[in-house]
This record gives sequence, structure tokens and C-alpha cells, in this order.
Amino acid sequence: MPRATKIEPERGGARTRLLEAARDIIRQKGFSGTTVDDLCKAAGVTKGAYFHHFSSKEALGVAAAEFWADTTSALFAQAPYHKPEDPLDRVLAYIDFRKAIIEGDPAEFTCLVGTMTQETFQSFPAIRDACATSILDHAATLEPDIAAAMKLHGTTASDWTAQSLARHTQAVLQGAFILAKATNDPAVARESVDHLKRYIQLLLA
Amino acid sequence: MPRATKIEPERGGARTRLLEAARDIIRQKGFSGTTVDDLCKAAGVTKGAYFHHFSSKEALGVAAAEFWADTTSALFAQAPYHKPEDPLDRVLAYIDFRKAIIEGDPAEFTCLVGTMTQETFQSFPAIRDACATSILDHAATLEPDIAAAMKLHGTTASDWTAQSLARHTQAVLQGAFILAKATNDPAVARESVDHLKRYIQLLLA
DNA sequence: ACGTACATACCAACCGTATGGTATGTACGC
DNA sequence: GCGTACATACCATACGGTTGGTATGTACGT
Repeated sequence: MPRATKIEPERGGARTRLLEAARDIIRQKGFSGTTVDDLCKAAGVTKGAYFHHFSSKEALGVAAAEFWADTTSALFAQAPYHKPEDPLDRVLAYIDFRKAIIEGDPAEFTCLVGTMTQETFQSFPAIRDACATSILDHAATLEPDIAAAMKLHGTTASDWTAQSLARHTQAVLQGAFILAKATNDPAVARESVDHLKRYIQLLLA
Repeated sequence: MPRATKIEPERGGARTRLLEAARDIIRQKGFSGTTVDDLCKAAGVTKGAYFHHFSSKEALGVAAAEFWADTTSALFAQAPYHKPEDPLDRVLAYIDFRKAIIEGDPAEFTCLVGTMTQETFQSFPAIRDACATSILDHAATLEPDIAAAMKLHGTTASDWTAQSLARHTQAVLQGAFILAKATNDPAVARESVDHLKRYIQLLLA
């Protein structure tokens, strides 16, 4: 899709660079707090290039959410937590994996679509929907392992489902990110993830 | 503090009306997405009145977080969940209370300071700190009941504390709000709160 | 093989408006 | 008459978005 040329080797990558800039800057300042000029400056492109690729700022928000969904799902698909044979171990390994990447600057480990959801859910439904798809699709990848663990360990659940537990894991992570941002301390978020892991062990083991 | 007059009976309440407007509009559009004119219009005051009470938009953000902390802590202090004699029942009643108020429009039941934290934690440290205080102080009100429940039920916790569990409840609620906004469905949030309640029961009963 | 037609990717400069913020004045209570 | 609580009018800038253009690549008929 990119198109390199002789005199301008970067040519063709403006769209991707804008999406990467959006991922980084929106996580720092939020969607409304991020200006088109911010993005152009960070990506090293002009506003003409920006509006060539995105018809509006809202369109970039949607594309950024989709870009996030694509890149993160690729990351999780190749992560090592799928290896254990016991499905419960896979779920717990997923939790460990999520915990392990909570470190450093909150702007770098927190979730783009969770952040965008908060401020766009009323004003920009298209962005909200793209964010919802990203979150729910990721949660859905956990359902088979949870369901298999329930079956294997003879868990009888009358008042909850694999789907609701999968979504709950995402709620805990999103909430943990908020605490980490508020306190500027990843450790607070990791403690919540510990509670989540303990819950799943109590529930399924 | 308010000062009524003959020709302008609303006079004196501009600051409070601005803070109420901030509480409502920032929850809909976020802090950056909310303009000073939005607030003045909703509060029915002029920009002169606005800058008489708040030296900047950031100052209003801080005041709005403090206003939120004050009004919500008053609400929770007089809520009925403190009545049970068993401290575990009080904690569970708190969860039930939080679940019960999750209904209707997400903009009305979600948390102002959780929303503001997300977009201000880098750009406006003063706002972030006010948000953190609001969240952590509220979490701290749960600690005595959790600690008492641990003692009463002989819970032996080597790897977690009453404080971390109290904060975890707030993480779950904040995360549940994000899912509710993304899906535009309070039910998703309530299911996460159910998981939280189940966790506390497994842990402390 | 080559010219034409078209599409893609980008740039520089500009525009109308909305934004946060200010300067100045006035009504009112004490 | 003095401080507080506002109102009116205004400003410099930043904002999202537009315009018109150029360079590069591709499809295709001949």
C-alpha cells in the first residue's frame, strides 16, 4: 500500500505515521485535547496530507481505534499465554501477561480505546462504536478458554457466563488503568490485576 | 454565600451553577471537549462571571473535582448501606448500592473524576491530583469495614490488604463505566459489579 | 514502446470561526 | 464608599477544514 519514491523515501507512510501519532498523543491528551496540528507535527506531515487520508478529525478517531484493534490483536495472538494445555492456565497466563506489561509511563501501557470511549461516547458515536468493537472483540478471544476451563473443572455457574467473565477482565483492566493514571503509579493497577487473578482462581479452580 | 437581589434573584449562585454544569457537561464531552462557553451557556452566566470565580479553565477543573468529591461523599455518608451490623454485610450492601445506581444514561451515572483523570493526567497535573484525591478518599471509606470483615471472618491474607481491595472495588466500578459507555448499556456494567460482589463473598465469607 | 488518461500521495498557503482569556464598567450589600 | 458579584464588549490566537497545485505511479490502447 505504501509507495516509495526515489526522491522521497518516506512517501507513502503518512497515513501510518499519523495513526501511530494518534495512538501516542491521544493516550496522553485525550481525543479532544489532541489537535490535528499536533498529529501532523508528530507525524512529520502537512495538513494537506492529513486531510488527504482522513476526511475529518472524527474519521481519524475511527481509524485510530481500528488501527489499535488490529495491532493489539496481532500482539495478543502471538503472545505466549496460549501455550498451556489446561485452559484455566491459559486464562491465568493471560492475566499474568497483562500484568507484566503494566509498567513505566501510564501513557504507554494504557488503552487507547478505553480512553477515547470516555470522551467520545456521546459526541462521536462512530468512534465509540469502533472502540466498543475493539474492546468486545478482544474480550471474546478469552471466552473459549474460560468456557473450556469451566467445563474441565466442573464449574457450575447459574448466574454468570463465560462472556460476562471475559468482559469483566476488561473492566478490571480499564479501571486499573484509571487508578494508575490518577496515582501516576503502575503498582496500583497491578494490585487490581492480582485481585482479578485471585477471583478467577477462586471461581474456576 | 449566595446573594439574592430584587432585580436578579439568581444572583450569587453563579459559581455553584457553573460547577453543576461542569459536572454534567464534562461527563458528556470530556474536559477538553467542554468549552468555557458551553459552561457559561448551561449555567446561564456570562464569561465575565466565569472568570470572576475561576482564574482559568484548569482551575475550574480542579474545583469541579473537589465539588464532585464533596457532593458524592455526602451522598455516600447518608446512604443506607452502613446499617448492617456485620461489616461484610456493609461491604456487600455498598456493592449493591453502587449497582443499583447504574441505570439510564451513562452520562448520568458514571464518574466525573474517572473521566477527567483519563485526559488530564499528563496535561493538567493539578486536575489529576484532585481526581486522585476524590477516588482514593472514597476508597478509604471502605477500608474499616473490609478490615473488620477480615478480622471477624478470620480471613488470612498474606498477599493483599484491605486498602488494595478497597481500591480494587473502585477500579472495577471505573472499568464497568467504560464498558457501559462503549456499549451504551448499563447492564454490562452491572454484570461486572456482580463479579466484584462474588469475589468479595468468595474472599471474605 | 510509448503516449494518454487517470489515480494516488502529498505540499504550501489560506480561511472563517471558536477558543480561552482580558479590560472595563456597574449593581448590590454591608 | 468599598468589596463582591457579576455584565458587556472585546482580543489574539489556535482550531478544523479548504483550495489549488505538483510529483509519482499505473492501466491501457495502439
